[in-house]
Amino acid sequence: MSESWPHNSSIHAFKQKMPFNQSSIYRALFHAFSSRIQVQREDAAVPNLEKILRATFRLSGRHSFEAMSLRDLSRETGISMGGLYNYIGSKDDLADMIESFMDVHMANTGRQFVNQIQDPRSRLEMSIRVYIYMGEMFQPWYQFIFMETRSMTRRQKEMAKGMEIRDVNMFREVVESGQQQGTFDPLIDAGMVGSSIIAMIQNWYLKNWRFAKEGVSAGDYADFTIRAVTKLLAR
Amino acid sequence: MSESWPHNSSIHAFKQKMPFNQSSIYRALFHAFSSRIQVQREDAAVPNLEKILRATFRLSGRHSFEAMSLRDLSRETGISMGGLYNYIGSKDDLADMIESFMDVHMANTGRQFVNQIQDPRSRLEMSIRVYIYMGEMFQPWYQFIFMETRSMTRRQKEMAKGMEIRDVNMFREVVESGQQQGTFDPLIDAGMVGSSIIAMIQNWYLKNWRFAKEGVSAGDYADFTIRAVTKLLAR
DNA sequence: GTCTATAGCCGGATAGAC
DNA sequence: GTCTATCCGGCTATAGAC
Repeated sequence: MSESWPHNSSIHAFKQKMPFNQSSIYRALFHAFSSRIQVQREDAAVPNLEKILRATFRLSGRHSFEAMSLRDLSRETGISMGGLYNYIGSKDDLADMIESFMDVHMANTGRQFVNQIQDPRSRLEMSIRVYIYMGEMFQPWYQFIFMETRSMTRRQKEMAKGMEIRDVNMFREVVESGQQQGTFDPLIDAGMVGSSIIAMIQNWYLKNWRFAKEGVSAGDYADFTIRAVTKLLAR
Repeated sequence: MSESWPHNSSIHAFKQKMPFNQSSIYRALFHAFSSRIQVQREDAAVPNLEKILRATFRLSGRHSFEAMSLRDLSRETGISMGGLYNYIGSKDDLADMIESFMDVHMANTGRQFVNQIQDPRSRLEMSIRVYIYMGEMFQPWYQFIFMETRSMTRRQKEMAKGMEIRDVNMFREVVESGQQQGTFDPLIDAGMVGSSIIAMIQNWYLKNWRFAKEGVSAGDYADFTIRAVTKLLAR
């Protein structure tokens, strides 16, 4: 299943360049929202925030965020009901922290990996790889956004749609620039390509149960996706 | 956006060959589950079943099935709480009716369209088209299965996974038969192709809000998907 | 900074009148 | 076949002790 790809785009190299990882992301989250959080001592707040977020992902995955009760969350984290409210303003606010963090910090981080690449083909390939690797590293976060935002407030729904449209457009623009430059087939609809790439990326973090069973790694999946897109865009 | 395809595979031709449509499906549902439903008079039961199912799709879409209350459902249908229980055994049972109907009746219906086609390329193309057209016709049903089964009972979750695996394998087998026959590139992983086709089909019924905004029809989408898969499998 | 106790509301389900 | 009335347990959120 494995194929060769440039050494510096392996998932290990990628992880080392990230400003935060699956664990340290909770410290970044704390600093991003410390004004909203009542507990100010970092050494007390960060481990509890991590417990709360991890349990939220676990319980939302088993049920749904809406159907997850704060009693469940209290039991799962070992933090009392009253204690939880020192970290979150309300149940709604908990969802908002997750979504807002994705919208601002996660998205900016992803962009840094591709912004300096000019060549459309390299930029397209690296973008696909980075999105899939981020989906691998932060799978619960992405799945949460995909599955839960539809039942949130109007504002939160719009934020999620905005993120998706921004991503589709990013891919559409890379494809268009490659078409203008003569690298890609100009007869293929760039918007449809962008939309399909997003579908493939979402498929990776939504169907990880199937890929794990079949022994398909994030690298394998990125290779396959890049190959399919390359063939589709070949002149 | 539109391209040419065989006349008999237009969505209109497809709809005429279906044994039920968006409206008459509720009659089929009633007959499939009349042993579980207390109300036996068809002329009373079918319109109420339709009200109940349509409202369930609407409310589950706005929130989630788990978070939808039977009080909401009662208000939305105009049927009292007590009245609802003459049609469903429990809230769980309502979800089970939807899922079981999809598992047996809907899946068999789809299969009839492709079973007589032997040539791998034609069979692959028709399968993609039929799945996308069914996703178009019964969008709320498919979206319900995709979004809600994860929070159901173990049995119901397994049923949903089984449906998905069956679909992926169907596509994998068509691709493999084309590879053995020498029509398709034998170096492409057939399982990954199957999985990606399912992702594209699900993308159609999950992201209809975006495609509607961009004026992409089910026919357009099927054409694009078939073209992408054809290019990927070309030798 | 963390806990227990409680307020006040809403959930699924059923009994029994009509 | 459809309704109203009701049981009782679980829900979010807060008050106030430590």
